[in-house]
Amino acid sequence: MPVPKGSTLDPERTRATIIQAATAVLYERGLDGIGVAELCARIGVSKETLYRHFGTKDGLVQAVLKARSERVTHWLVKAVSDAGDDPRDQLAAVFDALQQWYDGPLFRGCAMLNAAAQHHVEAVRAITTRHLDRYLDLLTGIADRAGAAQPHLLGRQLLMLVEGATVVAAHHDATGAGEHARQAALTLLSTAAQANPCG
Amino acid sequence: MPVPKGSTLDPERTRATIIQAATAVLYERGLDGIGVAELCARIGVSKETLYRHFGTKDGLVQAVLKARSERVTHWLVKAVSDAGDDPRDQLAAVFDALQQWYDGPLFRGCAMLNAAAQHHVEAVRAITTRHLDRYLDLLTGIADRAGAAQPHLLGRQLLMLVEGATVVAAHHDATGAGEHARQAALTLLSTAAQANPCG
DNA sequence: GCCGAATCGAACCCCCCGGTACCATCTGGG
DNA sequence: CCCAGATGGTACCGGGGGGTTCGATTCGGC
Repeated sequence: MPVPKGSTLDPERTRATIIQAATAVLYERGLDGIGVAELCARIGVSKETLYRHFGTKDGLVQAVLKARSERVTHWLVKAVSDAGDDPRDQLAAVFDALQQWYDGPLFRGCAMLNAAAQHHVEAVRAITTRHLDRYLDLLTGIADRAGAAQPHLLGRQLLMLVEGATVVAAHHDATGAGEHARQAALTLLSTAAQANPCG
Repeated sequence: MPVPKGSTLDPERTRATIIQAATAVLYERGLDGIGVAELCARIGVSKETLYRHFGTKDGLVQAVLKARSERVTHWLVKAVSDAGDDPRDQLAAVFDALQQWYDGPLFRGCAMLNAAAQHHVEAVRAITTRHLDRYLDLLTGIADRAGAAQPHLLGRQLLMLVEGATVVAAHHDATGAGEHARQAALTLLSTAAQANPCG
């Protein structure tokens, strides 16, 4: 029975639904860990619909990754802005948010990094790079407001802590990874702020 | 022409050759980015030989990853032991070695992480976890010798910096990633040593 | 009410995947 | 010198991959 009787015929909503459902499945199984047929069955959509919206499996993957990158970034930005005006509190909020993520049952590492790790398509790697750019902007902003001597340097070091904590949590042990990284980040922040002659 | 005329019939050497050649190809192309047929052609070995030695593509992958993990670990351990007795010099040596790696034309991130990112086989993920364990041992040892108040905590934070630097170098910008991480690591080391009442 | 757009379901396409089987050929130890 | 074992080469297999097509059906705007 094509087009279920009670369904709403709305391409944009369909597209959004596909992205949302595909995000979860592709994250859990891996980009190459599930075929388009099974993917469609899980999502509850026909292959023709999927290909009409995204053209290619790779097109779907890119749409999924872009959406996820934006969602995650906004989530972190909100955590920062909810933490008040103190840059130290803002930085701590980042790692607290990350720890929440690590502790979830569905945590499987950073989806963008996972994708870039094995999916050798330039467009996918570009999405990952842009994702890291966004993180870097956020962290550099905190470093700047904290009066760090070299905010760009500190921002980069904080980015390494964020990504390192995520990697360790995903592939080694998630217990306290966020807290431990947070402590290290605050130490770096203090040191960089103290060293600033203009602070 | 089976068995080329001048060849040496030595199973162990054949196995080692396959692992060595496959390591490079699988790292460059990704585990799922190349089929067994093309892989064999690149390595210069027949499928039957490969399957006799490793049973499965996955068996080959695991053998490759184990060998690589051990090689890389020994390489880092040597860099540390070549750096003298000062823990600070030893820690700096780790990140200098990493920067050398990042600057190479073949750098594509940590092979073990790449594998675990999308290859959802328990055995592969176990190899990655063990790999991180080895790194952690190395770094915790340095933290301990440096008189850190909590060497296990500092070791873990250093591990995050190592992995974070590798991720950033692979997917964002390799320029100076090792140096920046090294500076952060030395800051953490100093702070942890100063904080130790028994230091 | 009608017609185009959206969707489903299923069949179909070609290709390549991992893995097996067979045989000719060469090596190496006895 | 001879035989077991290692290897190359090739053909083959079943399965599943991504992607296309088509007809039936329903929705939505006009």
